[in-house]
Amino acid sequence: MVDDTRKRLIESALSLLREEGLDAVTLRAVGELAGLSRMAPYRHFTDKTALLAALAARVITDLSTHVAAAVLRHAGRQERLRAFYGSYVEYAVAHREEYRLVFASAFSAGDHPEMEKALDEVMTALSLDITDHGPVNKATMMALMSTAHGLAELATAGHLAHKAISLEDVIDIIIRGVGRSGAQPGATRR
Amino acid sequence: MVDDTRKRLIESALSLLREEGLDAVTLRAVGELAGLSRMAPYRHFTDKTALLAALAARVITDLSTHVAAAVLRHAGRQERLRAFYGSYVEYAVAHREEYRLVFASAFSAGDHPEMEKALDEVMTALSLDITDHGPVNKATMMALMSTAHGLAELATAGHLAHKAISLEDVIDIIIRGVGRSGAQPGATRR
DNA sequence: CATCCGATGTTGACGGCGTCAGCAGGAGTG
DNA sequence: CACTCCTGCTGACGCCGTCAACATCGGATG
Repeated sequence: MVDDTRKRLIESALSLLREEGLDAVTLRAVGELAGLSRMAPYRHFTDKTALLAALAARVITDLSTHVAAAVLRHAGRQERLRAFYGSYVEYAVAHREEYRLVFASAFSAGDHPEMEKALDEVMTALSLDITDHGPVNKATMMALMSTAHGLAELATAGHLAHKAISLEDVIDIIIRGVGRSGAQPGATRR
Repeated sequence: MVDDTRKRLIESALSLLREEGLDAVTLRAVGELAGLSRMAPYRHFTDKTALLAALAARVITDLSTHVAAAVLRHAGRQERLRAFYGSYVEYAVAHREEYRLVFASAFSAGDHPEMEKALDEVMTALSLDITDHGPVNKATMMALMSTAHGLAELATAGHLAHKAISLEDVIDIIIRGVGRSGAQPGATRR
């Protein structure tokens, strides 16, 4: 393979991230876990941030795969939206460290095209899945991404569990619209 | 004042954060900017994370003040919601580094009660402001916070400006509900 | 008043990090 | 064979968070 070592480095970084957290993802550790020396990563990434961006791109496609599968298991816009939010948050909570990495380094960096590209692909792919009637418009897509992301952060931080708030209720409110005065969660379900 | 030095340290950290970014906020620099030695912060904070949590709490109350003022300048639920989102994002974009700090270190830590307390106060205060009819329920409050946060992150990352998407459109979509099929942003405004 | 003590502040040292330099081998090309 | 990239290595530097040990000083206590 052309970039075999590069991929191995990313996998090493990912496993460090999963098993020991973001702080454990040090260039030296990544290099050595991949069976090389420290400094080896510099032959494949200009920077530590470049490695993290590549890692983030990987995680983004993972997340996207997970969410797309969940969405396509349902029919109808409302059900697909629920599946979108639910599976998105589910992934974020299950892969806390990875998710945090993505939207810490990754969200912020407009200077890492690899990741930018991954994000764009995810968004258009998801928007195609959610409706069968062609892609939603860009502003709606942004609304979807931002609300899902905000929800995921709240959930991974434990702010929902901590206050005994039902994720499904919050999702319903978001789908039905925060502005609906007197919106009563749970009125349409369970 | 009882904890004069402590406050001075937080202010030093804040000005470093604003002027040179998060990476410049090092304990050593904070101490020396406050006119003390490195290590001085350790007499007032157990940890670097403790200092950051205190700093985050400060920023949170700042943000809350800004948003509350904007919200109270309007009447009616829809207008107040728009003001809420708009001013929230405005603050986040204008104080990028601070906002990022808050919701990187701060959102994640359930172990820093000072910050947790600040967050709770903000949420209840804002929920009181948004409706005159008493506080909104907890799930709705969470929906508000999470969507505002997600929107703020998207905006600070430049994903809106980069794609020439109108913030107001996205806000409208969120308020009216992402699930409204065929929702056409801009239909109700401009 | 003399003494003690806790709070505050200081310098020294350590290990770990990202990264810059410089060097070594090995594959492909003339 | 000589040359040149590409990949990899070790050494060194400066910065960081933090642990220890020591200094100062103001107030409580006898």
